[in-house]
Amino acid sequence: MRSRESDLTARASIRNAALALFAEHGPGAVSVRQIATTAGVSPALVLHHFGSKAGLREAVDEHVAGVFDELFDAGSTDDALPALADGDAGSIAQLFAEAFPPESPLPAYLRRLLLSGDPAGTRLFQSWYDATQAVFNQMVREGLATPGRDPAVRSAFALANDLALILLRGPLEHVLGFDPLTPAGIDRWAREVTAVYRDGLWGAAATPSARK
Amino acid sequence: MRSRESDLTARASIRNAALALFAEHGPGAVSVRQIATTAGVSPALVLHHFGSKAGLREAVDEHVAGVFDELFDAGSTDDALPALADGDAGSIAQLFAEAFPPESPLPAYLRRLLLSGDPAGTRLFQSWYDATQAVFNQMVREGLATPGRDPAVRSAFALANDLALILLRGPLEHVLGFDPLTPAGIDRWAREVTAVYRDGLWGAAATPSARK
DNA sequence: GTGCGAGCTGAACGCACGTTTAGCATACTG
DNA sequence: CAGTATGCTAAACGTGCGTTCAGCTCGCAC
Repeated sequence: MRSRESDLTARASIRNAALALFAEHGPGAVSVRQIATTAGVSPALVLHHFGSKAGLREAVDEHVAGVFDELFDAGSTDDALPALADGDAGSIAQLFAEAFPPESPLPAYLRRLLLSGDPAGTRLFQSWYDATQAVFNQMVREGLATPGRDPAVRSAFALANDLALILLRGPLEHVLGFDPLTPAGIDRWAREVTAVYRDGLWGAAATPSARK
Repeated sequence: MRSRESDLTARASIRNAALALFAEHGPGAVSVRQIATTAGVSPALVLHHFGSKAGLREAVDEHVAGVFDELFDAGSTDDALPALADGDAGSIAQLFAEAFPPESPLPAYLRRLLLSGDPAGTRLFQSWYDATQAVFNQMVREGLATPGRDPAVRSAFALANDLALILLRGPLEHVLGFDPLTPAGIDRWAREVTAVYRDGLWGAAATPSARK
């Protein structure tokens, strides 16, 4: 503890400490004193900057939402959607693995955001769902995909599968023996997902197109 | 509060109260006094029966693990695997939706178990992963499926997708407009999942086999 | 009917919590 | 050089925490 990351403002290092601790243990299980110690400041300074523990929580939420929005906006503009059918992009998990180092608290914070019923998490999920639907619709328009019998559920299924990799990162790492939320891990994961999305789960896996 | 569910032993109603509150807010954010009030007993009785708050947490973990094991054992014995290819069974989410009423705290507790890094959650996930792999292997042996290029990841992907429905139940309900973790909801969800697993995400959705 | 263990409570323990307050430096502003 | 805003700390506030303990009330064994 007592890090303070020296070149950051105290305000920022408090925010970072809170982000990491909230992500790991949940806001209810973390005390202002723990946050202060981790950030290398006095407990009073935390309240001085953020008013109250609830205020700090809000500030962290806003900060994280900003990071995610930025990440996702960048990810959805620089490449377009034809690459999607090859599984090269369009995956939130892929963006995460490339943008954040393995020890980043942000995946864990996303977990809390999505699963706590927090309105910020619901809003985030909704915006990702809308984006997923939009991509699907455009692919259908361009003849790259068919809408399926229940397009709303189909989009939700694709999004949920994508997020599952982030949510279940810990248990998956344990059973697979590698961390799927790293550039190397996500590659291996994505290759198989692409195969399933192309050919289904049951068939065509040992298809002649396999090169190895 | 002050329910006590009258015909349960005090011990059981304390356990139930703790289960519901832990699932909702996380053990760190719930006090012994809250649990006692919810269960309709005095705080001292909680400690009398379980020794400490940590002891109560362990007892709840064990209880839940027992319920899940029982559910899963029953689900994997009475039907066999050929139905799997039709998506009729083999889904943990489906077992959940049929076994637990919508207001059950168990899905939320599973969320915590899997995402908190708790060894009990890891163990549960491992056993489900092993079962998924076993089913896959048997299907391959019977010619119902092909192993894919990376069977370990393929099994993990299928399991993660299944669990995603439970984990993301709240946000999914919000965007879809229905609760996917009810018998009716899971039916609609499973129909689309079956289609994707059969034909992939991109194609064959408006296939001649569609009857509507 | 006396003794006793099990189930249970109310009051109290010390401790850590979130928050408030007074006051310390430092660095701009006039 | 005085005035003052900013960043920050030490100490203390009352509250609620997990836990302990003495003692109550049963129902059953002898």
